[in-house]
Amino acid sequence: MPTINDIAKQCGVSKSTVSRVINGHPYVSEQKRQMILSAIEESGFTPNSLAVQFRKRKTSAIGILTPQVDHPYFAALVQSLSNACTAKGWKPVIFQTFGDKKRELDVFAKLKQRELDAIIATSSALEAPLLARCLENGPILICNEKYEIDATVCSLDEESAAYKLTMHMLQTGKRRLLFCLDHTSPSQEARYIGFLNALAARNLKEGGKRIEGMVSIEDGIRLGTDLFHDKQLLIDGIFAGSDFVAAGILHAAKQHQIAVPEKCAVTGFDNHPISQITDPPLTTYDNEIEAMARKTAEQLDMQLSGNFYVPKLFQWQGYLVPRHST
Amino acid sequence: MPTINDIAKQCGVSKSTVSRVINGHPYVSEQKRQMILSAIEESGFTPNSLAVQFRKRKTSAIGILTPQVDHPYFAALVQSLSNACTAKGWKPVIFQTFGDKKRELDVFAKLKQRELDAIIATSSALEAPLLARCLENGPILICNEKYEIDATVCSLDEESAAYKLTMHMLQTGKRRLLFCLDHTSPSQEARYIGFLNALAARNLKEGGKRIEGMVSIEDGIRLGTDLFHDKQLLIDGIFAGSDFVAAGILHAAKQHQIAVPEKCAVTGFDNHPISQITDPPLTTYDNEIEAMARKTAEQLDMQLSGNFYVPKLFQWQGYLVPRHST
DNA sequence: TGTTGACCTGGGAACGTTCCCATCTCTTAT
DNA sequence: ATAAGAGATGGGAACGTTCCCAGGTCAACA
Repeated sequence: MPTINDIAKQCGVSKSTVSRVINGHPYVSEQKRQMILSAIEESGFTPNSLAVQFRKRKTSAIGILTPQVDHPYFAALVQSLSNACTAKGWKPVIFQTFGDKKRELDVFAKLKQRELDAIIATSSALEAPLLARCLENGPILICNEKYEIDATVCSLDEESAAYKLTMHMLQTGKRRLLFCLDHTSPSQEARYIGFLNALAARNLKEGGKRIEGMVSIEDGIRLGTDLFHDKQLLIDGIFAGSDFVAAGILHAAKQHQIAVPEKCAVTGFDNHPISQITDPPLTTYDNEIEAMARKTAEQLDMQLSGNFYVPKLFQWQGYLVPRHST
Repeated sequence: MPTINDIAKQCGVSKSTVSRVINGHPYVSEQKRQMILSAIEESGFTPNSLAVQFRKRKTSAIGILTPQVDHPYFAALVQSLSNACTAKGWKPVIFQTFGDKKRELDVFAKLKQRELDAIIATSSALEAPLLARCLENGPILICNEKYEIDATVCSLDEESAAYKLTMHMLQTGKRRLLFCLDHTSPSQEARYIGFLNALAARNLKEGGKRIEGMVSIEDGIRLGTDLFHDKQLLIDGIFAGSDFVAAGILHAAKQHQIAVPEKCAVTGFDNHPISQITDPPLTTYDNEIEAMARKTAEQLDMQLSGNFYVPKLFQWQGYLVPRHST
């Protein structure tokens, strides 16, 4: 693999001149520019970007941190973020953490080690103080979660979203609700608070059961099978926390001939296409991923362009998508 | 940010000694080792990995190239590959190409530019000769597609898979089949050949309609709506090419009160969890992603460990998962 | 009394760029 | 005629590491 020096020798010029041509700097005679350009072309020379990044102290790479890509919500979010970054001229690179602190810290370390210019985290397994320490490594933006730290945060107002969804179920006369969450995190807890607030607003002290670790279709099926096994239902509404989990629950309901929403209502979350084709179609909540992703990229751009910049919290309201499962 | 030199000065030793400590080389007195270690700890020093990679000419990073992450099949594949690489001690990094040649070439260029030690491509938008040229950049393995190039290729025997699925439909008496494919690619074409072979084996010259660009649930819904609009069905079986497309089709069928499989059979592909909860449950094909991913990582490891290595083709058979949509 | 070799240490080149600075040659304005 | 400044070019330090080489000490062995 030839280097800039080889090109320089071949053309009988200094490496400075070659560098100027590569980087489009002025003050190179047209004749030499052409000669160098064709030498580059012919030899198939590509600058060693490790050397360039090392010397310039800049990579143009943005790390997108996500628990896992094989999760429809995060997949969609990562995709949107990825597109938004590309649109701004940054190079998105995706890292999966699987909720593992060590892997997450490894990625944050890349910031300190200058391998990434910035990181967009869609979630974090770290405690707030630890996360705050990571901020010292370099620019970190949060998209989708809400942490109380000194960073730009774009998130859904989960509390209000959950409040609206829950209230929607309560208004149809449901009283004994089950709340499912993924793995515990600030946003999931905010959801739970919204859920409880809605119950409280209706003076329902009881009826707020909660179950964790619900992620996939299979989880939904398992939960549904457990619940619907006994015809004497203990609950009459389920806040599923994700469309996939809800789809699994609906499937189990049908298997056990439980009428939805008559005997038990179900709500999803995310407004994923799957929510249109369940039976019955799923009431869900749209969280405006696209808008969040665009705003994140915009803020990222501002932050990295070096102008004066203050971290800020952006919140979206999203909206309820009522269908026939409630 | 302190450098190795700062640590050296602070401890009154040479940077060589510090480097030896960092890299765990022998021949450093225990006393100095401790002193250096605590100086590193205290100052929060981290080696600049750009400098390390540049100097060592090695990054330990493996690029995983995928059209898009927001696609259940690729998401699952990327996840498996990612895990398999981590298990072997490599650092997986995911890049999305969106089927765009330019973006794909950009990623392949990273190999030449030494930003990646190797690339695993799950698909490619490039023509074979161009792809073959990219092989000169460095180690590239293919997982999931089948290209006629001098590289390690792990793939499903798509032709035989499609043959089996199609034959399965034909055996239930279906005669007028529609074949859906994603975007055209070698593996999709191999599928189509398997499909045609099955028809030919039954002496069905006709009945091999084909439609492209079917990817998502929505695509399936649209197609199904078109097809089932007219009660006088022109076809009696659909080879959907993916479980998500099939799920959309099944939804449309229900909307139009088309009995599945009686009036029209439907088969999916990939054995994604969604195939269990459609109504009726979907006949599909399991393509053994895990096994493919593991083998790819194993071969990658062999290739990069520098031992004698010959590119090879590995093919999986996968297996039919019969359910009630056929 | 050497000789050998393990252990320890520092110096400095090298990796491939970028970019500052010095130098030189022309125009052009004064 | 002289000064000023734009255009063109090369030299070389610097970025932060790794790693080879040389050289030193010290114990063991012939």
